[in-house]
Amino acid sequence: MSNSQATGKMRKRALSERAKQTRERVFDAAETIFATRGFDGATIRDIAAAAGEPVGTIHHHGGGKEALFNTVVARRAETLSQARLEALEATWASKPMDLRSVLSAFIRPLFDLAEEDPRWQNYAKLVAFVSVDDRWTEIAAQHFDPTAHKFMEELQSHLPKLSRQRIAEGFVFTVSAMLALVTSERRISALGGGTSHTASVDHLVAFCAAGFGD
Amino acid sequence: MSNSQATGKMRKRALSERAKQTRERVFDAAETIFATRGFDGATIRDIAAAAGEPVGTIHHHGGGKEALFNTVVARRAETLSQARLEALEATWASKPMDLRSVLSAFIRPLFDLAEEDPRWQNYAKLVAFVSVDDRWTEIAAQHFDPTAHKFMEELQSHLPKLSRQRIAEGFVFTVSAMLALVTSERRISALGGGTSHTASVDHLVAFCAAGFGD
DNA sequence: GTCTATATGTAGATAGAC
DNA sequence: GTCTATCTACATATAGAC
Repeated sequence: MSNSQATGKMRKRALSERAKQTRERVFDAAETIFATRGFDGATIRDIAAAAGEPVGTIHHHGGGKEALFNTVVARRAETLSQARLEALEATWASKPMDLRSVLSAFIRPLFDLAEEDPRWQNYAKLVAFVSVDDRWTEIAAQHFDPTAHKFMEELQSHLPKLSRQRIAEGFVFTVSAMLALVTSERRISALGGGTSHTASVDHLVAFCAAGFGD
Repeated sequence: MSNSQATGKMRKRALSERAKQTRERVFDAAETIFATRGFDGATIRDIAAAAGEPVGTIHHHGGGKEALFNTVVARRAETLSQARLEALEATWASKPMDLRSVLSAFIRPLFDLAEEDPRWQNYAKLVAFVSVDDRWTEIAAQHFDPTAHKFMEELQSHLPKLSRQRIAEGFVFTVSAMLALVTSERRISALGGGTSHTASVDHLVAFCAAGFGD
């Protein structure tokens, strides 16, 4: 604990470029494996193989399997929340300021990010695993509840007649449908034969907006 | 393989009452544990403890972990599909024959069954785990696709203007929202403060019907 | 069919050389 | 920080007594 260097984010010490690259490779590999097999189905050895690193390195950077999982979930949560809130603020400037814009501000950022960096697709699948397992409700709430509440307030102001419970229900339906679109794109194609990807996001926004009563 | 008795369902041999009860206890316990922790998070020992049976008995009746998982998923699938198709046929007799009735016929049976037997709630959580993990897409398709296609045809006939892809999208959104309502009832309460359970199912049907454009 | 004891593999984690 | 070798625990599965 001696000789610690004060960095902007209060991290332990300054990491070399090489070390930082290794960290990122470890986290990216963990993200992929966790997203594919879930927490229990993933093994440190799988992650090590995917990262092209020895097993010990995964523990060194990850600090144990559960800590690694937490880190990987947390890593992109802040970026995603920021993007959503910025998109929400942008709607305040726009004229119509309708329900669709609010839902779009919540839904679109994830797909926009996924388009420019496919690792966001893995992240979304990981979040889907998190959302289905009671064991991770704590960390899900920690990372996503603040933004959820902001959007629910916004929805409430657009739909003053709806009870808080109905807003909450609709919001949960919306989130689950969004995750389903990410994780089941292949299944949708299999069922429907269609192909257009970006159009589906429009359809999702329209579906949920209509569901809320717009 | 000798001395096999031909039963209605081509099962191996006639089982004693005692044995059948043990089987059911094993499957119920497996259902609960798999629904709580997923396939990889569950252990045969957990299941044995929950069933009040020794570890060997789980293997004897289950035939290995993966076979047991398959059996447990399959066990209630037929009942659920039957209930859904019967509910769908019942709507053909009714006058208005609207989109809501079709969606209701798909959604309601699960909640009706869960109300009279809480083990259906576990089953729904298990299906949620199945739906999120690519590893189980085969068995999900095997058990649920035939009914899914029937309902999609019915939806298509009510919404002739929509493309097959949009029907498929809306159906996936609907299924995910339905599973979210089962698995996130607590979360919805936490977010919204509300309580009424049966009302939520009405809200879900309304949400999806509106989403489809009704 | 039921239960005990055990075989075998592989998981997460760590100690210590480099 | 990186990597090898190893410790310990617990998983699935089975063999065989009852």
